[in-house]
Amino acid sequence: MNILFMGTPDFAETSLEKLYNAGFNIVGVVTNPDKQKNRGMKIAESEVKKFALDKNLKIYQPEKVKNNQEFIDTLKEIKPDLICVVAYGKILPKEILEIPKLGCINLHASLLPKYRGAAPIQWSVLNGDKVTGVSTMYMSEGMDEGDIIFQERVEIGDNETTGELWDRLKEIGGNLLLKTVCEIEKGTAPRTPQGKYFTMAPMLDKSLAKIDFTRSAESIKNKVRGLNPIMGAFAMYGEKKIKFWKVEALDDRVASSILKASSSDKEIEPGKVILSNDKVGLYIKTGEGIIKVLEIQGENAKRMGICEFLRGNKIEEGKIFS
RNA sequence: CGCGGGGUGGAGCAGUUGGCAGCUCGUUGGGCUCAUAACCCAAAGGUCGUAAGUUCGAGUCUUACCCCCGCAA
Repeated sequence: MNILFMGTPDFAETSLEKLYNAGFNIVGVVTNPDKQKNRGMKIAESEVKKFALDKNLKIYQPEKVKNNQEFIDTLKEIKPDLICVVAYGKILPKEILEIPKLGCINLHASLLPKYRGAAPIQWSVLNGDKVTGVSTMYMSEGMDEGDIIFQERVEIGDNETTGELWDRLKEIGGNLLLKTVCEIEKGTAPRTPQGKYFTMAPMLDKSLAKIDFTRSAESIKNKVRGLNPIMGAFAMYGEKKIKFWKVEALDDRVASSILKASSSDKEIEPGKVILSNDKVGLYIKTGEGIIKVLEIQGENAKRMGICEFLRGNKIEEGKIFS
């Protein structure tokens, strides 16, 4: 079977690799154009492109796919039996969806119809979900609205970060995609329309990254792990922007007994530093409960464990994070 | 030529107008015997990123180079 693969980041690369290793004929790889990025604005190739170069696969990098007649004509000449799309980053127009005789399929990192959109993994962690999953579907013109082929549930660990879940889902998702392609080849792939009720997982906005200490310790923990390692949740300590990479949520009773904090003082402001030293770490009051900071990053610095950080950067007890 | 920060004992950092290389932690040895987030005493451990320059004297000022990092995309 001739497969055209479309995808860009490492999440897609894993799927491509699995299809390639399974012996499918990859007739072409479509990925986003190389972009200038990082320090010095160096040109970076996508993970999918790197793999394709390594395996000598034919690479296509159109700026846009919509109303791009030249690209559409190229695809028609290739005559793929199936197009597999994983995290490509562009919406495919009808003209392209109609090209392959077996259709276009997509791997999406959620249990559709939940979390349609660009950032399903991030939102599942941010929302503190216990379970998420991966889905394969036949693509339609709408955003992640196509008929579902297969789904697989995946449990989310209490302290799992977006990055960790991402890495697990790309493996599980890649295997599901492989299974899907095999079933399609045999003509035994199921097809189930999505229900009416769906939720969206839009791209993350930077304004999300600010920590609101009036929220509960649990919700702050979810924000921190949900944004790790995408952008990192931050708070201000005086003029300095401090990023939090890993925190633990303690409920008030546990915290106060551990900290010997005076239980009579119930009006501690959210954001106040309760305890800070390089032996036991950093504890901050929240709207509900206390967070224990485990991994942190100062301005212009790299991430480090809390004890290391506190040795050289003084965080004073009683000061407020905002 | 995107913007910016930085290289100082093992770790994280300070080092003012150039004038004896410091802090916290760790490590090692000893003491004390549960104040445990232990404590007390002592010791080891540095060509201050590299090269050149200015100077009586450079961690500090000048120039070049190497390396690391953050932001933004």
